Amino acid sequence: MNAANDDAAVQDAESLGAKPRVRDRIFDTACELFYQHGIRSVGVDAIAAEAGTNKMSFYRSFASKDALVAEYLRERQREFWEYWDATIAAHPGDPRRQLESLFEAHLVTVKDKACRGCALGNAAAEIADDEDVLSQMVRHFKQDVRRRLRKMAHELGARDPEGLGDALMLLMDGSYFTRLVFPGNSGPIAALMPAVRALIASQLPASAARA
Amino acid sequence: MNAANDDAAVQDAESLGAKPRVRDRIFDTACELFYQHGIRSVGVDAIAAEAGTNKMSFYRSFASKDALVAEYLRERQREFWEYWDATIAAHPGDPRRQLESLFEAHLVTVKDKACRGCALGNAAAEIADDEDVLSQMVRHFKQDVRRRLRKMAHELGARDPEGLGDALMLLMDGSYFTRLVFPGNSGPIAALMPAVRALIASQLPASAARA
DNA sequence: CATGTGAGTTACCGGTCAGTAACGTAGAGC
DNA sequence: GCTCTACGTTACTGACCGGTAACTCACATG
Repeated sequence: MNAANDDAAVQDAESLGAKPRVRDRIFDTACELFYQHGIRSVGVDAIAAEAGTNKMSFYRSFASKDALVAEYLRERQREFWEYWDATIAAHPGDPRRQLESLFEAHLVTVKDKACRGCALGNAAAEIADDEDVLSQMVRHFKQDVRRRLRKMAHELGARDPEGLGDALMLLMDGSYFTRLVFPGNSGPIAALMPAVRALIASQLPASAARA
Repeated sequence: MNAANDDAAVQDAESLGAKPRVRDRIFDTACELFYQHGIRSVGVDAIAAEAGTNKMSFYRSFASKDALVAEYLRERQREFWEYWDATIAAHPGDPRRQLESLFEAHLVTVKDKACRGCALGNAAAEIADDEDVLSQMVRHFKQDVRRRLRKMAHELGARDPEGLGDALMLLMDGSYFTRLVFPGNSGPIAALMPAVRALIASQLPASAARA
């Protein structure tokens, strides 16, 4: 039937400007529900109902629930790198500022009332099958995060760039994880920025330690 | 050994103090399966079969799956504090050594091939309902961890004990979380101990910073 | 007007899962 | 021998969930 927009090429909708309204509604509400209640807890019936439609219209837009989940994770990933790149671009040539404002932006999102941790990481905790396609997607994402943090630590001139990048990643994922349990900004994330600064300072020559 | 039948409401099979072998087998295999594959992914049929029995014997020993899950989380909690207290007790009056060996022990468990992160935290990611009894159990557990880390940072004489305790908790939970995705010790947990030491050092007077 | 398309509606299939009923049986202690 | 307890076995219910079939309607475009 409509095999044209199954996986890769979704050109018809975008090039024509005539957007399928139902598909977008379904996708948006699915992202919301998946993030808020977890992937396995949300059935396609619930998604369709919340989007004001029904299951058949769902399956006209998505090949399967798994396909929707994959698209959900891809979207969250896209948003993540979008805000990451924007934050980095605001301080060109200043890796220290880049790192600090990156974590400041991260702190803002993680303090948000609606934040429920890292969508990708939570999915990995839910799936718990390393061979699964979704788990591999999460793994590649986290590997990218790690690579880029290490790269920034290198540009910063850290004594041990890999170590600093990894340590910063521990802080980032730790703030995501604790956020699942501690409401709002009442949890250990209050200590995020001082810890980031202390770790950075400990990796720079004493002359450059305080900025 | 398992003297604690007092807490849960397991009235069906009257707890006369005799030790039912089947119950222990079921509980052990359930702990294993829950931790390895997640709580929601493991059905009571699978637990019973893996334990070499069947569903009816399961329900003679446990009131419900939720009751079993609660007991599973309680057990993991107990083990956690057991190894925590043992590690602390090995260095009485030396909070710095206590903290370092605590994190070294944590690193050993988290590097293990069979480690799949924090059982309690993973459960929170799976449940995703803050009002749930199990979520509250996890929250209380994490609050205890936070409290004790802060207390140790206080005993250490840190300039900002709350901040140091929280930062250490971010590292700990970050190592749990990244461990879900990076196999073995190939992930950012490699940077755990240097980060712990750097954070501690940054909170002590310069004279005591290097030990 | 004819036709194609996106979308709503109802009903259904097959599978899984938590939980229960009823019955059977081996052994231990009296 | 008798009974009590622990455990095994089969079969079942009810709910939920992913996915499909078949039909209908609104509407836009030619």
